[in-house]
Amino acid sequence: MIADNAAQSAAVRNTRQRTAVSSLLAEVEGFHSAQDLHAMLRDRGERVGLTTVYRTLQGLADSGEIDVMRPPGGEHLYRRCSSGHHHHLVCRSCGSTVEVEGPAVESWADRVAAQHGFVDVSHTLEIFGTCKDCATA
Amino acid sequence: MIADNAAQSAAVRNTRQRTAVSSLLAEVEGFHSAQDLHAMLRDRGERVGLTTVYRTLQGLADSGEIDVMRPPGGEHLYRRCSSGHHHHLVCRSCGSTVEVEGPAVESWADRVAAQHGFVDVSHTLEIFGTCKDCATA
DNA sequence: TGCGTCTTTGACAATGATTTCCGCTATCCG
DNA sequence: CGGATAGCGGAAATCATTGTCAAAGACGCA
Repeated sequence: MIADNAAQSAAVRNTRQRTAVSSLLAEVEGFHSAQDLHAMLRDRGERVGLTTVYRTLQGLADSGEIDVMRPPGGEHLYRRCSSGHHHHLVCRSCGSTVEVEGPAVESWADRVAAQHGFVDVSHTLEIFGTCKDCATA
Repeated sequence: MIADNAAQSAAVRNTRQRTAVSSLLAEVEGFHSAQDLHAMLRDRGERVGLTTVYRTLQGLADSGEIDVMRPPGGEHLYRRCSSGHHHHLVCRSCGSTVEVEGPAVESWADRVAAQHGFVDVSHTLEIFGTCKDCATA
């Protein structure tokens, strides 16, 4: 039997697959689904399992390194975003996204939540519309 | 072969099932998943297919009569809300919801979208937190 | 540097909400 | 009232995501 070796610092290991996902996200623009990213990795010649892609993305999302969006349509979309909290303005037609910031909104959300006694507050905000190009086309 | 009878005004039909879903939503409080609502209808003795519940909810959501929320966790939640545009403050722990309004946020979203040339703008905003009761417990 | 252990991987199956299919029924209009 | 069709509904299909578990690689230590 193996005694629980408390000394083992269970840190995150630096693996080839994790690096691959991370660097891929650093290069691509816009949002991509997990399956998209998996396909891209395969095209690049990286052998990475789909399961691993999901796990890695979840980990990155948890640690705040990437953003997750749940558009109406079912798939989760992941994106490496500029640091700092912000939201997205998304075109319904062509899918292009613009990062927008609204400090006033952040503070409003926190204030409203606090008024109702809520703590540990987070929020999601997405703006959908039709961009100029798609509207004129 | 059936000739296309153009005279048939293909309007929405008023069916027992649609009425049942609608009136159920008028009575219950808070958000419920489609499957929840389906179970409630069966408890009431209404014989309504799960498929129909989904279809009806989608229709009601499209016509703006009910709100849809996509919480992290997978299920779509539906709710008959008070009239007017508003958002929700949701407790992560007990699921209780508070309707909140933020005119400033609405106008901010529209303004930002307009600045980027977006038209036909809508947005989703949800605030998550831990409510007072759950925090002290 | 070599070894042992433990994390991580990855192929496959399982899950579970939502959608599709298609024959049947009920509703609506004339 | 009667014919035509919108809507219903049960089951099967779909599909992204998660669980499982044996095998392989990474890291700390001697």
